[in-house]
Amino acid sequence: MEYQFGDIEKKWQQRWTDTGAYTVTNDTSRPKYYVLDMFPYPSGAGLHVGHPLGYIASDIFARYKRLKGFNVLHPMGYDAFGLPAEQYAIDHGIHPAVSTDSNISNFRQQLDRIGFSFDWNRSFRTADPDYYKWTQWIFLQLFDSFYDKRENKAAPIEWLVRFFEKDGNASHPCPGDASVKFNAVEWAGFDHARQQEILMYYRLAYCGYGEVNWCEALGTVLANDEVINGLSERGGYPVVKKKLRQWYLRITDYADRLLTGLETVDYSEAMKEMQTNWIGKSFGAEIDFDIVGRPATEKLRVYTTRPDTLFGVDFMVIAPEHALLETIVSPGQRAAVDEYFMYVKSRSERERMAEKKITGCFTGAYALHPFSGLHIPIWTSEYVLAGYGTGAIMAVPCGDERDFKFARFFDLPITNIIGEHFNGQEANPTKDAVLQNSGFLDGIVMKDAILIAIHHLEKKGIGSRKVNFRMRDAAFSRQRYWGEPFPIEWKDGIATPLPEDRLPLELPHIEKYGPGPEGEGPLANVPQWTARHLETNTMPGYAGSSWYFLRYMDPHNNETFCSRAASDYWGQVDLYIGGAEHAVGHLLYSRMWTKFLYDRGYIGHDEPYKRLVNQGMIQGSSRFVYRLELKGSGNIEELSKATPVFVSAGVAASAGTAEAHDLITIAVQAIFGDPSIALESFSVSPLHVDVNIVDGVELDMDAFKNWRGEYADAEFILEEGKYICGVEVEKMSKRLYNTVNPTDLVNKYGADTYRMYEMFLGPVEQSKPWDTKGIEGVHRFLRKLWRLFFDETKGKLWTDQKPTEQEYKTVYRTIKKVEEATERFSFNTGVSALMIGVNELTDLKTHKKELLEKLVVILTPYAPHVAAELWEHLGGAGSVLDAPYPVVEARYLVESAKNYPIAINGKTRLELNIALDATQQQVEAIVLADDTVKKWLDGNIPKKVIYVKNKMINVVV
RNA sequence: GCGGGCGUGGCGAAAUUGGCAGACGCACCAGACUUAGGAUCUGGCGCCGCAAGGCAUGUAGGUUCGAGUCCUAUCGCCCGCACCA
Repeated sequence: MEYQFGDIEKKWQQRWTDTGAYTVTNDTSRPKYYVLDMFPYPSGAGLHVGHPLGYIASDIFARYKRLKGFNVLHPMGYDAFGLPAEQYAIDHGIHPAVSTDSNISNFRQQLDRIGFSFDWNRSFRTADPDYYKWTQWIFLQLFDSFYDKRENKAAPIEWLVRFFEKDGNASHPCPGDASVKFNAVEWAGFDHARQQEILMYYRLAYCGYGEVNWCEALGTVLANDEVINGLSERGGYPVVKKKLRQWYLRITDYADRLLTGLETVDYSEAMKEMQTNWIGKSFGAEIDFDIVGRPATEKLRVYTTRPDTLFGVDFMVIAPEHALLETIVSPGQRAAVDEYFMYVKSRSERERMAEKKITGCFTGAYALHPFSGLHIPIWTSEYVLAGYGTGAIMAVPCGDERDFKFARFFDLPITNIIGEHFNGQEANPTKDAVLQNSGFLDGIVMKDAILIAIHHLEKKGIGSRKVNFRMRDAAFSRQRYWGEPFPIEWKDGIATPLPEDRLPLELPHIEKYGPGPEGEGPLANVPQWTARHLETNTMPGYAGSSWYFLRYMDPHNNETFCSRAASDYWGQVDLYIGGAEHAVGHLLYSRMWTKFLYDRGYIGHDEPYKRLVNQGMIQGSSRFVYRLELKGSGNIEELSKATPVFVSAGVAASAGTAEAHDLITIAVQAIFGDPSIALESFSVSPLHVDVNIVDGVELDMDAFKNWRGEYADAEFILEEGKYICGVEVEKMSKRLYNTVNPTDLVNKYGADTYRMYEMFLGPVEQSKPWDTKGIEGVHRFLRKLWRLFFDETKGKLWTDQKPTEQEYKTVYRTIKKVEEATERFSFNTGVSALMIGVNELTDLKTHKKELLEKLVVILTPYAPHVAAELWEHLGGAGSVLDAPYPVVEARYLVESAKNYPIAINGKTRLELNIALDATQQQVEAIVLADDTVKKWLDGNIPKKVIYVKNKMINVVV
């Protein structure tokens, strides 16, 4: 009986579907485990071998936990809304609903072949009205909430209204506009519109005008994390700053908790670092400077992390967009400032980032130093960003590189406050220098001077300690069609939430999804939409993915997004697997939504993911062929155009040498059947060739001729009888012909082999180029395993005989190794351990049922189909999917005695047989009594004997 | 520039706390069975050496009886951020 993986896998996939083997119930009597993959946006390109890597790892872990007795939630769904889906639809002229549909069914078919244990009953798409009903609902909760800074949590906006009615906003300063201040009487006097306007400044989901990242090519606004180096993440189109009415999430209110929450979760250091940097918390001070000749109410407020350098300020710089610029600019500088402002506006974000020129303009105004009384010139420059801090800085050229360069460029004097730490050639940002020329801070180490300076500023009432964040509120609207509609009606210019019973507000089906008449979203073209004054923006791609992990817990609930009972049972995602590219987008947003839902009492935990594993990227290993371009006599150019000639990589590499010239001359003469051809010169141009017609590096020449019509008559110049291809590691992409389709591999080797090989490649977290070559080894392993059970002619091999001690030992050691490897997520060593175990059992010619049963169970997470088949043959009880994980009998794991290497000062070759349970004293006695050891010691008294369990014994003299 | 990670055979990689470096697999070599083999099995396979032995974890130091693992410097690669005051 042979290993017929095709039949076996078909049979078991069918049976598991029929019996609902992967259906999960909220059975609260059992311990839970939640394994989640980042759900995919199903692109039109289909799967390549890189995609399932994380799914296979999570599937192995989910199956493993199930064998260990956990009630495992392991769902899968689709992130179906968003820019990429719409862009794909536009590019292909298909409605996004249709293209998403077909992409998903494609995707699903490919996934199913690999044999995942997803509970598809719990599946959904973010574009399902049943799902986005609750996305809209959560949005309304955000809209209906403010962040209570005193309680440090979100609370209903209703409460805020009551505070206002009682005390005005003194205890709840306005986060949107700090200048908005009112008392209870004033609040009562505001009309409805003004009250709503003020509340909008507080809401966690709010609408306002702001500078946004506008992408003309995509026709929409993008969030900060969707813009990379001034270009859109999606498509790489230019992005410009633009003022627009926009919805935002007030994620900045959660900045601190998003930071501290990182201490409670198990993410990689890199991941935490990225999020920490994105949040960008810094400690410093805000300082108000009087402006010479201006009223005392008009102060220039700057933010600095280094108030200790207050006496090193030589000039001030304000952002060109700074509100004060207009009022302070002197008549003499007016023209120059206006010109500079025009220049700044003319530069795109991208140019600004790419060039980093030093530019700026003096405003003609001066600030007054609060302690020294000096007049400090105020400049404006694009290197100061309007969006960070106060949009104005005090420049300390001796300590800050940018200020220093600016001072040098414009020939401004530089005050040295750090003595010899400043060499006049470059700024020194040290905090360890002792301050000089610094008034009351003279003689104090900078580090200590920070607090002292703040203290003085506070005493004088011109400054205060200030924490700043780099993170901005998240733009939450898109001027596009394919997203969740906002459940918002505009009544007399006031955003009014739809009542809950009118959710979901369904996205209307439209055929044309171009922008609206005023540059609004395509929904502005829908008459029934605009007649109701509904919001024409839609939500961004990350809306639906910010809470989907909760919906899996209770996917069919019509009453609520997820019952509290369900979320309390399943709780945090125990293991979350996905790409690192979501570090600052999805992960931050979903963490914020979780904290918000927690604040409002809808769920009982405030971090969504307990442990996060980022799978590495599988790169493509591209193959190249080298086409000859010839120059010389006898029509050679035309001939080589008609008959493409390819040279092997080694020949191509030697191009330019005389040998290559001779070799190619002879070859070309033979190919074209004309010995008189004289070759003048030649060049080789590399072309990507489909990796699937290359075996390792050796080209399948017949397959190549069939690959494309134009190569049907191709001729080859070989090396050692083979055509060798060039190799380069690149991104895996259809365009580069380096994609490998998992379905092809499953057809050829079976899903079990494919799964194991994908894991065997290396650590899940690691990026690596794909190489199909080694898959044979894993396939051989499964066949070898099969032969422990069946002989081709004799049939079944297993017996009910009692295993020997040696056999037990082998199997238990294997179980232990596989278990430990699986537990610590090292699936490549897990596969290795299984291979070693099978090799050993083959060597022992073991066919004992008791042992084979155990082997099958530990194999199940890795190769579920073959495990199920073998389990059935063995007559194992129930489904192998729920078989109890074998318990290792400890006595088989250790040997009673062992040959220990004995070393003197680390130098060793002698081995001594010592009982494993020997005490330290007994070991010493045995070692020191040994004749060879005595000889080695040569009369020296040993200082100590180091006994390392299971390793080696070292005698130190 | 700043931050994080990583350097081990021809290749992918192992090496729980410092304890016999290179497990396992690929590729390669030799042999067996075969009409044949791109099937299967056996053996070999870091480098130098016939051998005994010596040298080997990017490079140079250090700590230690003992370092791939810890420390310092340096070189190289990958990832993230990039005028954030």
